[in-house]
Amino acid sequence: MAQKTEQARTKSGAMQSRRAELLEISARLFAEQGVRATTVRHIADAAGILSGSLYHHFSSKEAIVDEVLREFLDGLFATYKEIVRQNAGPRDALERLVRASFQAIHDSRDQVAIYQDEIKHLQGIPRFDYLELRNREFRDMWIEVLEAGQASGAFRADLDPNLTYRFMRDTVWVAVRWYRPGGKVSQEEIADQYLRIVLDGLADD
Amino acid sequence: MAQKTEQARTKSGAMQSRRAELLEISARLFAEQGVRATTVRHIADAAGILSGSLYHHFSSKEAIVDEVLREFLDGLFATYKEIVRQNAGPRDALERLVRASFQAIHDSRDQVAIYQDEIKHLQGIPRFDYLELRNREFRDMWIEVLEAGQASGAFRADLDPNLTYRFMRDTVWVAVRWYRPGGKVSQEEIADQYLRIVLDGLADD
Amino acid sequence: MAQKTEQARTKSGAMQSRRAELLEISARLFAEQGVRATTVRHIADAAGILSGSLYHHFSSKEAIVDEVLREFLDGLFATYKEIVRQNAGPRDALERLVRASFQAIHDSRDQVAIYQDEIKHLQGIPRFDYLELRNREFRDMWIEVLEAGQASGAFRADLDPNLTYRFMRDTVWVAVRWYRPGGKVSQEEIADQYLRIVLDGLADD
Amino acid sequence: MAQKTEQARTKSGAMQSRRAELLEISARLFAEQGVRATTVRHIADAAGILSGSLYHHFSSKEAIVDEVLREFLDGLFATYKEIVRQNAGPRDALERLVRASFQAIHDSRDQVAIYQDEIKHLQGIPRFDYLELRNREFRDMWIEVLEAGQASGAFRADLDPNLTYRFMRDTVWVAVRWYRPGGKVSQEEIADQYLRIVLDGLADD
DNA sequence: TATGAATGAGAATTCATTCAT
DNA sequence: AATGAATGAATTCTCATTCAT
Repeated sequence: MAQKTEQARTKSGAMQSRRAELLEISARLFAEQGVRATTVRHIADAAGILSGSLYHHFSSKEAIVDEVLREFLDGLFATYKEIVRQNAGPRDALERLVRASFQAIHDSRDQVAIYQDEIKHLQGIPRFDYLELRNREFRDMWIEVLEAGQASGAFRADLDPNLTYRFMRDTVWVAVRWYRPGGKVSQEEIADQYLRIVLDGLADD
Repeated sequence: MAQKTEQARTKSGAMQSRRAELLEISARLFAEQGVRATTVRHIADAAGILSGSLYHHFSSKEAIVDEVLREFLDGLFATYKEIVRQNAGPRDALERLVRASFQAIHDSRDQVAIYQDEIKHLQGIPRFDYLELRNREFRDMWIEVLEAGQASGAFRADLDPNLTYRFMRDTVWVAVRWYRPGGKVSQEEIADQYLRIVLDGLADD
Repeated sequence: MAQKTEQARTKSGAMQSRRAELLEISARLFAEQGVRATTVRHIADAAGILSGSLYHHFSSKEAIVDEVLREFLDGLFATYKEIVRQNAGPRDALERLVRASFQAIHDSRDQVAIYQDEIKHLQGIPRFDYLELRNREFRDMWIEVLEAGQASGAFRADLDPNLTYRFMRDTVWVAVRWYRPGGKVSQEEIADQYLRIVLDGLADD
Repeated sequence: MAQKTEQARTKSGAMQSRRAELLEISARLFAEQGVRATTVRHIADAAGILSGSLYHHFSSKEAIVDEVLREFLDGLFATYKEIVRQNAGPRDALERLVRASFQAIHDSRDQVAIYQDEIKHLQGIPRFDYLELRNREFRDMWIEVLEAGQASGAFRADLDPNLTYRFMRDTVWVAVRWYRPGGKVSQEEIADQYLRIVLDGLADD
């Protein structure tokens, strides 16, 4: 969006914005129909060009997926890293990680959906090795927070941190399947309720 | 099951078992690689026949997916229905629904994985209308239990039942992505921890 | 039809009637959908058996077509031959050829339709060489009658017999496309009208 | 035709001519071997490209058949319409309809043959509904002429117009089966003889 | 940057036919 | 005579990619 203000200033600027536009279109289609089911012709049609012309911007369909995911994960990593760096205490940190994740679902629905739907099938392709790398980094940050919380007494000690991490991660990301921006429930409210359940439980005690 | 006794291994028994075998193979490949990425040749190769021969048993690839999912969902529906019918009180019912779901993940990993991965892309295909039907039935059962629990004071009243239902459903089913039968943590232990978090919360209070 | 009276007398009698039944079913399907579009499974389904079982009766699909056509053409040849043999004068002979043809359309609609639709694509297959043979025999008989009529002054002499033959032949046989037995117009009435048009034009008056 | 002038052989002209070329090749093969028996590979081979490349130009084999027939029928309709519009009297009109039809056989042999051979099997496919529509329009024009002729005394009144129409239509079109352009008998001579037979029979004399 | 024509590998599906039982 | 499972070749169609213009 931001780059559209300076859109046609220079040749490279124009190209940049065209790239960004094509990535956005691709991401939307990938999220809606799945990467495999989205043909380069779908993308080209949506962009108003012929499929062959896409190859002036990207070297392959895979490269488009790559760029979409890489950009998204780099941004998310920076966000998470900043939260952990601030070191605000385990409970606060956990809350912020959750809220940041729901924010990402809100801001980058397509990218989150693609990540969720495709990671299983992208694992093992060398080009996408960074997915597992990022995965590990994310996991380490969550577990760091969870273990710090168990050590400090903020979180119950009878839970396996690894299992709890998976629970948290899945709980949050899977919401992309039904969350609709602009719907009845805002992403902040969803985050609130999720945190209430996760931190305090369903049981009325 | 019944037809697997010696006496029943007659003509129709043999046919049944061949179909069942092919469905099992298909389910495994669909779960591993995705429906789209699994070609009928993959399935046929894994079954030791030629791809054309599959069409002696099933009318199309879609029909195989259909049969795999339909069988699974019918079984799950019966299980859920029985739990709700027993009317053991909201908290017990919720616990049993969760445990039954983890049991399904254990018993029918492939089917659950297929369901999770493909439902988004199967929605809207008339042949798979029953997916949404079952979805609604499942939701109604969960929400019935959750609302009964809020009414009886077993569950906190400050949570939106719909949101809570989604939370429960998603967190349970998404576990199929990483659960491995025969791994370090049994499905019963996972269910235990999940229930502890969900019912009592992460916070140490 | 006739053989159905003695249908199950002997084993070979039963087989004969089964063959006849299968030929009848095949002819109907071939006529309705075309030979190519009719699969052996269609035939088998219509006969209430499995497609493989057809091969106990016929060595191939082609053999079925062959038998259907050969039987029909042999019968028609005998009919034509008898008309020409009676030597009742050119105009009478022509009339009888036309009437016999409409009778054949009435009695053997399926066979006539198959012949009309498929002859073009069967020409050149050695097994069906007899089609061209019969064709030539039919043509020779018609032309014999036509030329006799021109010689005797019964028919106008300013028309090319070959062209006239084709005109007559086409005129008659193509009616199979729309003639429905039991419909408003009987095959005798159609023959009458056709003859009136054709003869009063052909006749030297 | 127009675009074949030098100036018009630009982009769209080239594309037009490529499409037209492929349609011509397809029509020839369809007419020779039947639509069903003509594979897209046959067409592609004859065009010197790979079969998949055909789909750059047409969305399916059916679409090719469609385009071939639609173009032909639209042209024929315009020709017939013009003849009827000129209102030259029934006998003249009939003569012109016959001559126009033989001209169509001469100019568009392949298309007429395809129409004759395939209409039976295309009826009922929604995409080809226009075939029946055109059929009705053609019939109405012929019958209009025939009835006007009976009313004016130009044609005998003792013949059923409907039956007579079928007679005319069938005898004319079926000639495509044996007419060879450049053969011994020109299409004008054939039309002459056909008209002599038909009219001197129809004429009220 | 874009077009338009083509490639080539592979997808699902069809179908006549075979054969052990 | 019939079944049921399979074959194997062919068919229509898809789609990422290339490349001359």
